[in-house]
Amino acid sequence: MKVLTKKTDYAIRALLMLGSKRDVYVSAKSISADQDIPYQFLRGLLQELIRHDLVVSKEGAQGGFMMKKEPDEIPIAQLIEVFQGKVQVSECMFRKQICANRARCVLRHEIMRIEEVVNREFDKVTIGKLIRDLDAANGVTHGSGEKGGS
Amino acid sequence: MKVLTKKTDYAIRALLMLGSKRDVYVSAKSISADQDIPYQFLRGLLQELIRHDLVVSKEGAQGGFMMKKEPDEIPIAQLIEVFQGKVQVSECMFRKQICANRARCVLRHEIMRIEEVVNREFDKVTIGKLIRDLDAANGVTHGSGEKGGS
DNA sequence: TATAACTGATACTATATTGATATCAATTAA
DNA sequence: TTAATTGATATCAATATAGTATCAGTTATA
Ligand code: FES
Ligand code: FES
Repeated sequence: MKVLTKKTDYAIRALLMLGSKRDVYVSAKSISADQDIPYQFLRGLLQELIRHDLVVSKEGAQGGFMMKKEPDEIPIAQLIEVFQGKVQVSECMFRKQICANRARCVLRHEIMRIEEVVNREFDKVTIGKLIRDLDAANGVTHGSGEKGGS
Repeated sequence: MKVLTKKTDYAIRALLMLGSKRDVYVSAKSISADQDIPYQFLRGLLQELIRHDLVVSKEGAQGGFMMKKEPDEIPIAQLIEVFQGKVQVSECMFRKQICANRARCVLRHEIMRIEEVVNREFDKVTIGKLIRDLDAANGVTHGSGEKGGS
């Protein structure tokens, strides 16, 4: 059971990049190259992020995409919701036996409890947190191999 | 995002029934009718449960299926694993940037932490627990409407 | 003003997964 | 003997996922 689809995965990685380079427009082309995400697929998903008010874009030469919200205000729970729909453990289990008195359905209750736990976890992890983790890891190990960028 | 597929859902409901009627063989036909599960689909899934040592069967007239393990020893985590594979949040996110030094990948670490939380929750809910919840609910409300069986 | 570098918007294709059905052989209680 | 049942496959349709292609519109800048 794979929780994150490629699309959500890619979106997180794209946002991680936009969140690192603030206040400049980053082109889909460069994100695609940098993060190894299929170009047109990325384009599509960026449009969805715009529609959901997470990023803004600028058309034309030197155009691109930029974060609209603070990275800390984007939990991956939201990205899952955008690309895969709200987390639901089961639509409605055990239909025939119990759904007559649905209000008291203990099974449903148990399932919903799990849903909350899962959602809470995905809410705790924000793009901002991931960026900081990433920076910290790079800073601490600051390792051998390639060091600075351009 | 739907966590449980129909197959897992059906399997839980089938096991709930087998767990309630201990020490008798219950036919696929009766489970199908009782739980409103497509007959052949159920047959297939019961075979999988046999292969995974969760139920046993008896062929021929008056044959059917019976629990092999204690209901309390079957967490729904195991059923998810059987029918949908082990829970994994993401195969390997953020590949290009960090997978060079995979051992220190903080992102992967975060993802794995969530995986553990999710698994722990699904481990806590066993078929046995669900049966008791169900019985308790029926006992407590013992309500208006249909009461006894045959 | 031409043009290259971009985004916006769709339409399309391929593949995998999910959900469901059909068939036939073998077994067994009655 | 036969009806009820499982064992084992094969097949199919619907949906979801992943990825590609195309064309129109926008904008910096040479
Ligand atoms: S499963 Fe539908 S209400 Fe309980
Ligand atoms: S994403 Fe692959 S190791 Fe971090």
